[in-house]
Amino acid sequence: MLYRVSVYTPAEAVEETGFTLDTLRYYEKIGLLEPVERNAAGQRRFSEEDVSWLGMIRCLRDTGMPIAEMLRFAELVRAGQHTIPDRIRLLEEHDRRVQGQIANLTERQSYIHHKISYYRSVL
Amino acid sequence: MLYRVSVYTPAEAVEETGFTLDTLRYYEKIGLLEPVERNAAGQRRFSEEDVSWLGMIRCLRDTGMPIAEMLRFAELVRAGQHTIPDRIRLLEEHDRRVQGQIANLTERQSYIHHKISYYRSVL
DNA sequence: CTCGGACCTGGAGTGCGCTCCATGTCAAGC
DNA sequence: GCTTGACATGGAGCGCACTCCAGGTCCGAG
Repeated sequence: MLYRVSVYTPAEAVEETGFTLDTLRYYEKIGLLEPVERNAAGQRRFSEEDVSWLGMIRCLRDTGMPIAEMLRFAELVRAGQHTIPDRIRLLEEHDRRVQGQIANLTERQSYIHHKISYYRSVL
Repeated sequence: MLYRVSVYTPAEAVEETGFTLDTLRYYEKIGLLEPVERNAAGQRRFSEEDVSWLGMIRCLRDTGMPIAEMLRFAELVRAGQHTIPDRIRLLEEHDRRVQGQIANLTERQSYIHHKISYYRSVL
């Protein structure tokens, strides 16, 4: 294995992305991932591009974007450069939601802090 | 309706807590809410205490606490004053998770910001 | 040559947290 | 007095995002 381009076996892709293999197959099945290259035996070989796209997916997923919207984003990406303004709009809107989540969480956290303080004061 | 203690009809409890009536019934059914008082006709009349407990539930739910853990918390509350140290521990641990969520969200958000910047730079 | 293990597929199953439904009772305003 | 609408119950169903399974292929190490 002297020269090796950046190609990942399923196990390596799992390692790299943190998704389970089942999830990767699921994402490919629903079209969140474009059909992944295969070796002669039909086994998947994930490209560097696949892995970096999965990084984006992880980010969106972990910030609560539903799959349906990730699919819309994937379609924009596939449709080509002219959809960049749309992609920006989509990400900006998502960003606002993330901002809202953070604000909400922060507010709730202060409620929790107050409750803890109250409990401490009762001891 | 001259003198009225703080008692809420189902519709008022919905208004006050933001939960749907189905959800309130569900919470009562699974024991997250203690059996709610009823009027002569068997209709629920939520007390001020119910509503404030639901405020706590909303806070925990909106910060991602699973129902099973809210149930544990509810049991501690019912068990009496001597469980206050346990309640504090539970809330503190949850607080750490919330902190983690905020940190994670903030980090992901910067990824999104970078992506947006990149897209803008390509235009 | 054999064995183990990584991988394949299609499809069924899971867990969470509700949400909806059919059917029935009750109450309050006109 | 009657209608309308809020509320009751038990239980089925749903949407999401996986997750698991049976049964099969293929390859490399020993």
